[in-house]
Amino acid sequence: MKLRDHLLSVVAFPEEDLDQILSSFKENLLKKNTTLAKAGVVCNTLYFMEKGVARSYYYNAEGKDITAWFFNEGNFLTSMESFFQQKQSTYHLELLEDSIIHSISREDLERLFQKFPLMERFGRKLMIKLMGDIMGKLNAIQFQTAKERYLFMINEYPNLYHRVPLGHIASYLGITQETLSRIRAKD
Amino acid sequence: MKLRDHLLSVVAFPEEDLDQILSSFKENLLKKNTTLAKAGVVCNTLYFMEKGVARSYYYNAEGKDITAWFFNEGNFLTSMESFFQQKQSTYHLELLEDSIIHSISREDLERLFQKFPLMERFGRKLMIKLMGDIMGKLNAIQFQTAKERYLFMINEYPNLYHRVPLGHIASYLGITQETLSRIRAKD
DNA sequence: TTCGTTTTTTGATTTATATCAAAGGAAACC
DNA sequence: GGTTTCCTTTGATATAAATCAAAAAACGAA
Repeated sequence: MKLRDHLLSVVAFPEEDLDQILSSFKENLLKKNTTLAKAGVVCNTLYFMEKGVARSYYYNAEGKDITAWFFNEGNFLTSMESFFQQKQSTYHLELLEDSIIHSISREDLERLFQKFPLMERFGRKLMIKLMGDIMGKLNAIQFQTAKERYLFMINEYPNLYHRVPLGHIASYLGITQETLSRIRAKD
Repeated sequence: MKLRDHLLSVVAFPEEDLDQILSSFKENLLKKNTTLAKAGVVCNTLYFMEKGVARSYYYNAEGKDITAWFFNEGNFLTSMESFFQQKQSTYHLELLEDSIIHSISREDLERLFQKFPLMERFGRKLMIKLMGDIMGKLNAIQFQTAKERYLFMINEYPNLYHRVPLGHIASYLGITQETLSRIRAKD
């Protein structure tokens, strides 16, 4: 999905505003494995994924690589708490496929908020959507068995679960690779 | 914490705006066990808790009462996905103590968004804060042991964990009452 | 104060999932 | 195209926490 369509699907921006807003974004073709944000560093860029897949991840106390989130086409991505709250990122952010990405700096975004009141509304609505996603995952993880969590993941990312390594999905769901492999075997 | 102070701590509203905004809220003294939102019904009211404690909860597939969130002094509360996305609430919302509550309808809040651009900013920032809270809980639940989750809860709600029934805390943390009781016993 | 209800604790047993270990497949790189 | 590295599967065992059961403690209302 194109950025333009995504913006319009959330707030009915007038054409003029839209053109100016879009011109604040830069388009990039980026290779698989590109890092978009690093743990320990404040992330000052917001990305929009037109095409591709990404994930955020961190290393837990035992040094294990844990996937926190997946991002697919038609969504914004960034190290959320870092970008929005201007603190050091706890996550790395990397592309899992060659991708088409649009990016904007925090300063430019802040300028858009100042200039276009409708942008504030867009920002608020975007946050509401993100919150819905997070709550969905929380509900899935808090009280469901390993199998139910996997079904949740398939439902949440129907066009993604077969494109990314099983180990990433397992850690995203809070289960081990072996357990997920056994769940898949039983179908 | 008073509503006025809370608003100012997020956005520097001019006094005039602030007076008008505050006048859109109604203050109520409500008794313990009062229900503020019901599962299956769209929640059209946003509440601010000046004093007291509340929780949201639902009944899972086995009919067990599960606490989803606690709300304490100085915070907004509502059935989040219902209020913000205008869908049927999955949660009940009830007071655990006699409380001082300020409330505003969705329509009145929408009016404030139309009238005061700074309100949009407030709304966006409030969502960012909520998102931070949710992510924090998600991290705690996804990869931590029962004991670590309990310590997280104590840290998150330092003035609350001894005021509410142990069973509510256990379900909030995704563990059983018995397990939590044993964790507490080992101190 | 007492009786009934709700909440918390304690014990014995079961279970889902983790951990440890190693082999089999698939993908990537020279 | 062959070799190295990564990814997935399979098996055996260990463990944290759930479940089942019941007693003890705390709370609330008449």
